[in-house]
Amino acid sequence: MKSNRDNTLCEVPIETREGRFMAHYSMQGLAALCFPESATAVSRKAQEVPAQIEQWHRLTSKALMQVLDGGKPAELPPMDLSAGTPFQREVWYALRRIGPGETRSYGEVAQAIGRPKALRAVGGACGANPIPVLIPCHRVLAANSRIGGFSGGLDWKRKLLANEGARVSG
DNA sequence: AGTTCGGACCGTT
DNA sequence: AACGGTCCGAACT
Repeated sequence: MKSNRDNTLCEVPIETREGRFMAHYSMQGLAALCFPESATAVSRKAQEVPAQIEQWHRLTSKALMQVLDGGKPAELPPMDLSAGTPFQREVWYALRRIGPGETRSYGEVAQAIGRPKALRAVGGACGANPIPVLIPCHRVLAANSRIGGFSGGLDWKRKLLANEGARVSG
């Protein structure tokens, strides 16, 4: 995958009804959000969390729950997307304008950022999205309104879309 | 209706 | 130079 320089300051778990997510923070904000992994279900001891990050984490947790409930987050934490390329950041920013229950195709996203022919690269950028769910890459489907792919596993993509009442062909 | 195939296109490694 | 979370049309079943 991406072996980017890990600028993570600390990792803080989020317990949800869908399992335990893990949020990674840097000095700049939320840098990554990881789906629950059954393998790494070891409980780690509470670590010292800077007050600033604790505040961000409250926003992250709340926003995550809201999206899992099919709603729109009231407020998002600051995000550190410095690991991405300019192109990827453009795509990620465009994804944030897709509301719950809405979907776009990879081609439509490509068009939205002014590169109608870069639809394939958009798929790559979605796969490199470090903050799934909050940056809703799951709302991007294939052109025929079919499911398309998902780095976190298609089960998650289907579940997230179903929670939002989005329609997927198939 | 559904499926496979081939080429075209673009960013990343 | 090769690989993807693609797309489209054509040619099938």
